[in-house]
Amino acid sequence: MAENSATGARPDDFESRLRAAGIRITRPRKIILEILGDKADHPGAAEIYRRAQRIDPSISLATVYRTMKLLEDFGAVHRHAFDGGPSRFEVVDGDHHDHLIDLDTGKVIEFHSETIERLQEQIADELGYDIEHHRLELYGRKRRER
Amino acid sequence: MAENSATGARPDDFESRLRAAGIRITRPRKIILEILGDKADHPGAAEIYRRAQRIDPSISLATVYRTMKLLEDFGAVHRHAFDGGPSRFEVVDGDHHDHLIDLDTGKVIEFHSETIERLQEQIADELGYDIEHHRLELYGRKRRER
DNA sequence: AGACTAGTTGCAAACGATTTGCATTTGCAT
DNA sequence: ATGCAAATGCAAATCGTTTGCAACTAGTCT
Ligand SMILES: [Mn+2]
Ligand SMILES: [Mn+2]
Ligand SMILES: [Zn+2]
Ligand SMILES: [Zn+2]
Repeated sequence: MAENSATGARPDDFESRLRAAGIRITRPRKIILEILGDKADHPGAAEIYRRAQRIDPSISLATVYRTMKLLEDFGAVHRHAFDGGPSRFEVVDGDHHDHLIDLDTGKVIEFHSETIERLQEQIADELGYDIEHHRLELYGRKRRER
Repeated sequence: MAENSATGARPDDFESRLRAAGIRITRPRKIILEILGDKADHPGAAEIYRRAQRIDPSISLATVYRTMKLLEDFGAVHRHAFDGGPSRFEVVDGDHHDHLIDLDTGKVIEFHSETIERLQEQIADELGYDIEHHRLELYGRKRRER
């Protein structure tokens, strides 16, 4: 026992969850899951592909895309389409949060406001709607210190 | 005088504003401005192209795109990238608002919450940022009446 | 361990939205 | 009316993403 314990996050959880759902755990998928669990950033398909190739050069970009769609449909991953650039992904680990994108560096900062969430619900409600999901993205620059 | 007064909105304003900025008022641009001023919906480039062709079949899709970019840079038009679909545009006439997209019909409903806007500012401020712009999009379905 | 089969892969070609090069037109200042 | 930079239409190019297909495996059943 104790064969896999040096992994950054907990990719095992995913693998078992996927297996339980009848989804095959293949070599490419294992690698991609490991990459996604590693850093908590928001990489695009190309970046995931790059990182995956370092582990197994035979992986194809098509498989990265297919796997991301799979994980998205499975609910394990969220896809973001920030202004301009291509889709970026992140594992759905904990609670919901929204994003602030640094226009200068591209850095993505996460935040959460229960008040805003509640207001959104209220607004939708007043309009006669149930919210399925939402996007709140702030685009800004670091404040010039005085 | 009184030659152009039957136009839906006030495309004249735009034309003069553009002229003042040294931008040439060409036939395609005149037509696109007229279309944009007409309905207050959120048409995509293809839809604008379709409507424009009904007025002048010689207009090209490339020019629609070029004009939208021009107007966007000029600040006269906002580009939206709602989930999935292509970019959709709307003239910047009045005050800022956000959008609720009906997932069943694709209909776009506009709303505004001064409280949310303020909270966004506050959050960005706490993170040390100045907001340049933001996107708040609610995706939902009409509430099933009981 | 070997065989079987449906699911998965890599590759290249297809895709949809948007942009661009270029030769030809056009707006508009002179 | 003339001249020229800016704008146009067309087709080809680009970008991100998806897809068809033949070759390959994961998981299952001997
Ligand atoms: Mn995030
Ligand atoms: Mn709007
Ligand atoms: Zn939120
Ligand atoms: Zn807003």
